[in-house]
Amino acid sequence: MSKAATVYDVADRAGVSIATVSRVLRSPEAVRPVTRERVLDAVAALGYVPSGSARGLAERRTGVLGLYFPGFDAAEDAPPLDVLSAAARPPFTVVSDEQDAPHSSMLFLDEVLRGAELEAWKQGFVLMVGVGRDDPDRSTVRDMAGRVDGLMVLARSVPDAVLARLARRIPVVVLSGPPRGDAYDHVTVSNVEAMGELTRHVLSQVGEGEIAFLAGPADSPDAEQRWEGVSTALAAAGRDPAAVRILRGDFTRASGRRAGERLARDGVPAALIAANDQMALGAMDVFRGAGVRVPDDVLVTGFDGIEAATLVSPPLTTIRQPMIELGRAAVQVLARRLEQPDAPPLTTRLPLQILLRESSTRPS
Amino acid sequence: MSKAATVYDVADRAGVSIATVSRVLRSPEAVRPVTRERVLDAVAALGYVPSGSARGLAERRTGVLGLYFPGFDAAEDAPPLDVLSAAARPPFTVVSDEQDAPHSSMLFLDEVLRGAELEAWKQGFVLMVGVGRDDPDRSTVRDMAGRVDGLMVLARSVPDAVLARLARRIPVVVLSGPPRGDAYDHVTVSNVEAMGELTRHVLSQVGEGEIAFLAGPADSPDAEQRWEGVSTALAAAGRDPAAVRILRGDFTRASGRRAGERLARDGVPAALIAANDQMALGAMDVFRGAGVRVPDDVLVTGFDGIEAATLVSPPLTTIRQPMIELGRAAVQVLARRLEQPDAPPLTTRLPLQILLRESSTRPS
DNA sequence: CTGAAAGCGCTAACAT
DNA sequence: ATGTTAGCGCTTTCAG
Repeated sequence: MSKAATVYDVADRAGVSIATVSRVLRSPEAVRPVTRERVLDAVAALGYVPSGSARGLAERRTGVLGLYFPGFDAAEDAPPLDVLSAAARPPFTVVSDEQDAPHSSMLFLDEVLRGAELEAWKQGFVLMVGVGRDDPDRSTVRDMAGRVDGLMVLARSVPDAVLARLARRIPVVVLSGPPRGDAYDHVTVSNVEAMGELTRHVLSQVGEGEIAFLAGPADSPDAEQRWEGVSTALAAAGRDPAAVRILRGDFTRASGRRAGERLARDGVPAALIAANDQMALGAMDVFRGAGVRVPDDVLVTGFDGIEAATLVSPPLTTIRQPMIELGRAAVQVLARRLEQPDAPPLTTRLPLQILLRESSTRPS
Repeated sequence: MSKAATVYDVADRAGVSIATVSRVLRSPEAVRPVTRERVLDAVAALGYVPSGSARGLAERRTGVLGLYFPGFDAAEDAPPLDVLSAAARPPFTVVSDEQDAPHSSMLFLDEVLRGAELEAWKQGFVLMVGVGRDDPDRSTVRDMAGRVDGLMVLARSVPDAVLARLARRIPVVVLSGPPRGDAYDHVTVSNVEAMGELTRHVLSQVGEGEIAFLAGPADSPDAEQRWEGVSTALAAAGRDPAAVRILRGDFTRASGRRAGERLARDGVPAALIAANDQMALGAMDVFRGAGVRVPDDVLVTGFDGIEAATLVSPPLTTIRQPMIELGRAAVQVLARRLEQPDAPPLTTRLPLQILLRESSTRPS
């Protein structure tokens, strides 16, 4: 690791010019086999690895795609954690009374990332990831923008003004939010339609019974669309959406519990449609404790398709986001855009999977 | 997005030299306020974002850290997925008989990544991620090596020879594997000690009862260390480790089920210590079906601390990897190495959390 | 406090 | 088939 070898070093050692070294690396067939071997030997001997910066500068493209997520993570204010301090740490600690598990349960990032990385690889790119923080001076997303050929951002994770500015430099695709008539490419899912279908399913189960809605935060476009799906289906079935009992949550399990408590106290509806799985699970926690039976006394549905939804009893009916596909699609769209910078903006809508499980099926 | 503005454009517009533009961006206080304003105005007007490649080349550092994971993902052979094809896709599909859920359950990546990203940001870096694939020609990790200042790799995800070569160019830290006397920095966890402690706990519960071990794949150093923890504790308690009933699994839930079936058939031990949570859960699935009660008939423990372990009933005793901290620690170690290239190699050992839950507590 | 100029390591014409 | 050379966009002495 002394000081990294460069093309010049390799060229010297192989007794050729730097152009030849470059050729061996980029179009080997354009170089006579003997020369090629000599160069490759030198490369191996020196442990030469080309500088991405120099390549990027010369080629005017980096070969890197950026994926940017908002930082809905409490880890922000994590303690400084000084691992280098020599303070003796015990090899383990025993915990018998746990707090709320620190699981971020944001599988979202995990899966989208895997999809994006896979597809990026297939297309010959590598992936850079950033998580949003609001530091006035140092914006991660801007940091990234200068180093990548294209950027994928989760909807609403970047202020419009900033996004507009970055888009002047590199193509941007927006993930998973409603297209807002902007000039970006979008990859999104059919929230409204799928939630409508799920609502029709629930209606088919409860007949005239009451349907309550456990809503997400008011400022979430996702939450909004999910309600739109429900209300549209309700209206189509001749019900008045305005008459629906709506409990406002914030997508957390705790808020689901609070909603569950209110329902258990005020009287449970025939069905509870929640805007996400976590809240649905929270409500089910409470129901279980209060002796309210699911699905006998109340049907429950969620949204997202998190793993926990399959593990509770009864298993939770939900709508699964095709997260891996979202990531892959975003990369494909970005790659296309890189090739055709002037094609009209494209919105790709991925289908959702409605997973019908016990929690939403009236026992016969 | 016409063509990205450069320092020259900004300089022209502001009526200064490119050196001044550069200064405004890097050490604003070195520039007279009026000039600075003029430059910043130009920057804003042009939507200027500095090129990471050019910076990297000039500064001889990229400001990027790489995180590399092995690709134990079935997603590799995922279908081509052509999102751009205009084929009409339905907005949703209804699924009532699910296959095995496609959850990658690799929370590992997720959390380590979050930790690494957080710390990278704190230290002024951005993060690049790569997932290993074995393509003879195009190695992701080498792709990354040329673009980052330092590399974090998961133990055994990169062949020794390759790693050695990359390490000649940039510092490397190895995550979560046993240090092997190499020259890299390591960040790892106290597998052996924690598993030993857990074993002692189990011993305290079962007295003279039989303890069986549900092992992981033979080629996993983690699996190996976990067994080492168990066998050492057993030996210390006067038992012969060689006499332990060992069932070999491969870390999957399915393999846990198979082991559970074998045990249910041949007779269950007083306690089953599994090398990871998934297998423990698989065994518990079977036990439940077979009428074998946990913890009444058999105690069960896992390893990893995945979320599902808290959701089953009874909740599964397990050992939680400090994954976020692993990521953070890796970045810290890397940052230190960047500052002190010649410091001796460092191995940091992070403590584990033993989570005692119902599955391992003899009912009184 | 500001400008001129020399690289940083590589690619891609253009020559030979 | 190989070498020469002119950038790519930025940072950073070194002068002024």
